[in-house]
Amino acid sequence: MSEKIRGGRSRRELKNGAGEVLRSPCPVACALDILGDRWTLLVIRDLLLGRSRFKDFAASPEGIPSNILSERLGRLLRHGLAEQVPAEDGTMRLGYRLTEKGRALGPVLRTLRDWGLKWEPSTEARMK
Amino acid sequence: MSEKIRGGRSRRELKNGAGEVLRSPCPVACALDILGDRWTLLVIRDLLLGRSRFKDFAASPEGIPSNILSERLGRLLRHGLAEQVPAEDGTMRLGYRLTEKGRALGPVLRTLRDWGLKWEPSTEARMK
DNA sequence: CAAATTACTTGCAAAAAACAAGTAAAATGA
DNA sequence: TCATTTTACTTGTTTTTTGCAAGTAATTTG
Repeated sequence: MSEKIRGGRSRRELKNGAGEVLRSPCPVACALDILGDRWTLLVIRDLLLGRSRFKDFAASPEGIPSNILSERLGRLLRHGLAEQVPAEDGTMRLGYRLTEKGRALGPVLRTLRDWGLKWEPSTEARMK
Repeated sequence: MSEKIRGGRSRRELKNGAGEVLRSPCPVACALDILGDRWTLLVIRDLLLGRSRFKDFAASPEGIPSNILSERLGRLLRHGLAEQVPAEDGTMRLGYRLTEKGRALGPVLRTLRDWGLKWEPSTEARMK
């Protein structure tokens, strides 16, 4: 249950909300264990824009591969950033929706967007 | 110089500041092309905390592998987020320092940190 | 000047991502 | 109603990235 680290001290092995081992107690490192890849924050961007269906995410201009999208949606569910809900169009299909924890990433997405707009040429925003 | 996309329309192939092809004109996608992995933002965190030497980044508790650190520092230089400067301790060694473009990621790191602190248990901040 | 430190590079195995194709359930249309 | 299409994935394969272990050359320290 405890692990030796350099010097002979021991520490409790830290876990995140999904029970995975953390690299460190740093909140940035912990956030990146969930969000740190080229696709996850784009799916969250789409969810913040009101998109909710697999096909909607797949239709975004970046062209996420379907197996990656599938894996990322599962990860968002596991970590409690999103949940599944019946689609609003009266069909039997399911959609995805951000939880409060997921919606709380709004400020992160907005600061990232603002940075991109200011510092990378030829980008343009569609998010408020 | 132009590329066919679905429907026969063509578009200019977009590039970022380092001349790499963009997945889309979205500023978030463009930012993630540079920052979207498990390590880059941790190096920027360390730079924002005032660390400047290879060994300082390598000593962070997350334990970044040295070849990954090397590659990421090169990427930060290529994209103009960091620059090399003589170390302040009078030795012949070089250190790294954020440029204005790199320092402009401060708000992104702070919102990420705040999200981690609020939503992931057992994390604690060392960044102001 | 010998030993240690620093800042990397190289080689390799494992994991993840990309690409292509397939599938089963649900929806649509004739 | 029943064949066709769409949706939401899964499976298999190739390519790329990651992580670890070691090595190395240029400093720096004792």
